Order: sequence, then structure tokens, then C-alpha cells
Amino acid sequence: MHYSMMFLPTVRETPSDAEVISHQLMLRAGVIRKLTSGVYSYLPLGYRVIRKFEQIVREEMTRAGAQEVFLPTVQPAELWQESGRWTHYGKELLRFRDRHDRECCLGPTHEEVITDLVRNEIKSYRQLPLNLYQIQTKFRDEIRPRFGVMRCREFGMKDAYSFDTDEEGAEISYRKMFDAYNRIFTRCGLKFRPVEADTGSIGGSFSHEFLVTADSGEDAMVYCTRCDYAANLEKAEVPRPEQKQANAKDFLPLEEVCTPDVRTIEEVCAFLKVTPQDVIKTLIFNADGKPIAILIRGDKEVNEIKVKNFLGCDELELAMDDMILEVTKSPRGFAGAIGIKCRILADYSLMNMKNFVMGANKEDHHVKNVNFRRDFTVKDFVDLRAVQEGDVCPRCLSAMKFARGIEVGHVFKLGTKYSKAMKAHYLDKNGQEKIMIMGCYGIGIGRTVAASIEQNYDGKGIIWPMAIAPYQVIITPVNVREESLAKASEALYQKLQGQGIEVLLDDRDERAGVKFMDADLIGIPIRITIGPKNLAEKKVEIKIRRSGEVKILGLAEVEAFIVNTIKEEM
RNA sequence: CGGGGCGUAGCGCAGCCUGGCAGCGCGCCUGCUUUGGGAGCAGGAUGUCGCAGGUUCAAAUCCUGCCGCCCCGACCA
Repeated sequence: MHYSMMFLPTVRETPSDAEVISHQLMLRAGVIRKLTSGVYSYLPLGYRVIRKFEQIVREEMTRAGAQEVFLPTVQPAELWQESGRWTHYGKELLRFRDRHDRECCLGPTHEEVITDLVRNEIKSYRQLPLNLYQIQTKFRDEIRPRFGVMRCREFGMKDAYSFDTDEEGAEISYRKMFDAYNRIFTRCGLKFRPVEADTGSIGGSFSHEFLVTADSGEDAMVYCTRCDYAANLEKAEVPRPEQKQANAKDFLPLEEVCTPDVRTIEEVCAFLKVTPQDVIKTLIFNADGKPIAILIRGDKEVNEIKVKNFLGCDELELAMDDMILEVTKSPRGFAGAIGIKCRILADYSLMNMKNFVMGANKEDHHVKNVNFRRDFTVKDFVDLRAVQEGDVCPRCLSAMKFARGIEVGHVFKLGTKYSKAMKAHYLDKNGQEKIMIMGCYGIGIGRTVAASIEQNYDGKGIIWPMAIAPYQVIITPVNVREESLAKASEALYQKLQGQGIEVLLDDRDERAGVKFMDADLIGIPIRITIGPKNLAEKKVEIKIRRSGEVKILGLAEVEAFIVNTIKEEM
């Protein structure tokens, strides 16, 4: 491509509304432009990157045995009503009516459509397993789009869906996708980590997120410093402490104390001269309209997702004052387990506590020296708390570290959530009707590209990894008005293109400095500078964008060197 | 949806408080000079000051309503 012909608007100044580096650089380097909130156009340079990444995804999907399909964007409400998600998906699902007043939506994901397709065509175990994937635009009406293409409303996504006859088959399908994802992100030169994750509204039983490590990432994870345990913070488990037999002889007498206007843990500790480790927090939640009390040690925080998953409820929020009054007979700030009028869940952190402090379910009162069994009983201790700095690995008890990342891929074992609701059945060897076992596997296309920039940039601009670079080489004649330079550049351009190399020839009548700046900004991995001094000796300069390394090579050696360098970096 | 901010030339912004000629830098166009890290000089074009209404002799500026965008939170994966 000749740069002078290319629609590649670069911008010197940083647009004021771009917060993260990838967003700023994508705008500056002419990769994307915004149309409206959360909706972006990809310009030629950006679209080349997208297509290169998609190509890698296609190759690895094919290698893993998946077949590409192309599915509708507009979907009828009936399908979503069948799966139950018409009511459950919420406002992110953009709904509208067509001219016949039929309810429709824009597909935010395609489980319903694919399940419908497969149930209509697949009848026998002989036709399974099957893995179909699509690379398409999806729409989620995000409450607040942000970070450019990273969290937007309209976005490109690869989704694969697997159908198996049984659990073992589903495990194999899942593993294949898991491996494929590792290959895909490795090929793109990304530093990433698969972590155990919560399944959220997609549903299902088991899941991994692929997080590209970046401080700007929206996801927090913990990982073990010794074994390979890594989990999203929402999912991260806490090891179950060993339960020691409490000796009733150590129990001090229960004592109610007046604590006027003392509500928070800090206030209680200051007032009673105890530490947060001596106090039990009693939090009243509203779970689908029913009150539930969560007991947790004063220095810990509740992980609401764990509570939600344990209860299997749809909605969970801290209770309003009227509900608190109803179950504790006291205002907010004095809840405790003794005599409370609702179900109680206790976190692991309480297991070996004795003589602790908690609310008295009475205004301006707390109780001291509370003990299990004697004062109240807990059926079972559950892991309900948010992992904190200092927590150890649930698998091997070694130290864990915190990190942030960008979710670029997510694999789910769906089980029968959709196949059951939508009756995706097949006949097994014995002529028995069985439900298919499903999995789904997504990759955010634009988001991965943005994540790659978050990991590959410097003060001058983007540094594309070779595998997804829009062009592998940029040829920069220092002055196109000098015919010898222009000619030599054009000749080299033709020669490299003949080798199948993707080359951008900067034939603009611009000053050298401008061209260098643009070449750095748009992040082409290899720059060949053609200047008068070197050319007089039949030499050119090669500069590697990432390392800044410079080489002077004879014209005859250039081709081999470039071919080699590209091969090494792919 | 709650809180905050912004909307003035293609981009980045000043002007608004205290009403009185529509500005600056970059970019763009023309010419000359310059040509290996965002050139210099000279000349030039570009505005529904987000939209609508109101106050006023006079509104970018004050008032009301609406729209759009950004940030924080809630939400979502």
C-alpha cells in the first residue's frame, strides 16, 4: 500500500475524552473513530489488525475441530422467552418491535439461535459431537460504555458452541477450546492467564476467563505463587480452616452491654476496646425478597457473588431498614445472630472464634462473650468472603498475589441450561432420548486488539506484535522528491511484496521527521529507511520498532533479513 | 439511574464570572525557502458558539427546557 493513497488519519494531540492508553493510541493512530457512545468504526489500518486477529482465531478454531457459521443479528423474542432470558437478561438486551409489531432483539450472544439450529437438525448421537463458531458483531446495551473499544455496546466477538452426548465428551470439547485459546493468545504475543471464573448470567457450571494482564484491566484476579491456581477475585476461594474443638470451659459468661450510637465495626472496637477479629459482623441481605443474615468476622468483607451462588437466588442486595427492623427488631447497626428471625449463613472466618462480640438485636446494645452452641448454633460454615491480601491458595496453601487483567476470552461449560430449556435432544445408541451437553466459548475481537496495545506501546505510539501488525514493514524514503530515493523505495516495495510481505510505502511528500513519527505511532514492527548517504553505497537502514535496534544492510541482503525477522517473530 | 464535568473552526482549548467586533495553538489551502526525528516566512479559507425558547437596545456570555459526550458510583462480564 502507498501511504499517500491510504485513508489513515493520524492525530498529533491526544483526544481529551480518551482515558486509557489503548483508546488514546487507537484514535491517534487512525485505527478507530467513534460514531456514538460505545459504537466505533474501524478504519483501514484498524480493520487490517482485526482481520489478522480473526484469521488466527479461525485457524485455531479449525485446528480444534470447530466449523464456522454465520448467524442472525436480529432475533425473535420467542427464542429468548424459551430460554427464559427474555425476562432475565435485563436492559442490556436491546429490544424493539418490527413493522408487524413482533418483539425482537439484537443478539448480545447467540446461545438461543445456535441451540435452535442444532435441535432442528441434529437427531442422533452419530451426529455428535459438534462445535460451531461464528465471528460476528454483537450488541449489548451497556449502562456505561468506556475505555473505547474495550467496553463498548457494539463489538466483534467470536463465539463457539459445543454439543456433546455426555459429560466426558463435554469435558473434551471444553479442553480443546481451552487449549485453542492458549494457542491463540500466545500467537498474538500477549501475556495472559487463564483464571477460574464465575459464570454470571450466561449460566453453567464451570468456567475460565482468559485475562490479559494489564494494570488498566477491569478484572481483578489472584494467583498462587507456587501452583497454577488462578482465579477471578469474584470466584477466588478461601481454604476451609481446620475446625478446632472448642472447650466450653473457656467460655466467659454472656454479657449485654449498652453501646449508644455505636454501629460500625470501628466504633464497636473503639468503644469496647477489642479488635475487629473479636467481632462478628451481621449483614442482613434481601435475597429475592427474603431476608438472610450473613455472619462474617469484623475484618473481612462479604463476596456477594459467593452468597448468591450458594443460595441460588437471582437478586441479592443489602436489606433496607424496614427489613432489618423486621428480623432484628432493632434499627440498622445492632444486628446479631441471637434470636434473629431469619436464616443464618456463617463464613469460614468464624469457625474458631470464641467469646466474640456481636450486635444484640436491640437498639444501642451489643453482646460480649458470645459462643457457638451455647448461645446459638450454626449448621454449617461456608466460604462467603472476599479474598484479601495475605490470603493463601485454596489448593496448596502457598502465598497468593493480586493482579489486574482485561478479559479477552471466556470458556463456559454450560451443561444443559439451554439444551434442556429449549429441548435440544438426541437419540442415543439405545434409542433413548437424551439432552445434549453444551459449552460456549467467547473471544472479544476488538477488545483483544485493545488489550494488545495496553501491553505493547511506548511514548511514541503502538508497537504491534508481528502476528497482528497491520503491515509488517514500512518503507520510509527520506525525501520522495529525490528521484533516486523514490525509485529505490518503489523497487524494494515491489520486491518485498513479491515475497508476500505486507508493506506500507510512505511515499508522502513529507519531511522525514513527520514520517518517522507516524511510523512509530502506527506501530509497524520493521521500518526500512532509505536515505541518500546509505543509498549511495547501496545500503539501507533497518529499524526495529520494539527494540529501537538499528542495522545498516546492503540492498541485496534486505529481503532475506526481513523474511527471516518476520518468521522469527510470528 | 444517582453525583460531577463538558459542549466555541477538523483536533486541543481560551473567552462566559462582570452581556458590547468570534479568538489562540495545531491541522488545512497557496507561494517561496527547507528536506534523516512532528521546518521557516508570507498570504488564505474555515463557526447555526450543541438545540429550542426566554430576558435585554444587545446573548457564546444571564435564565428555562431539551439533546449529546465524558468521569465517578450503582450495574454488567
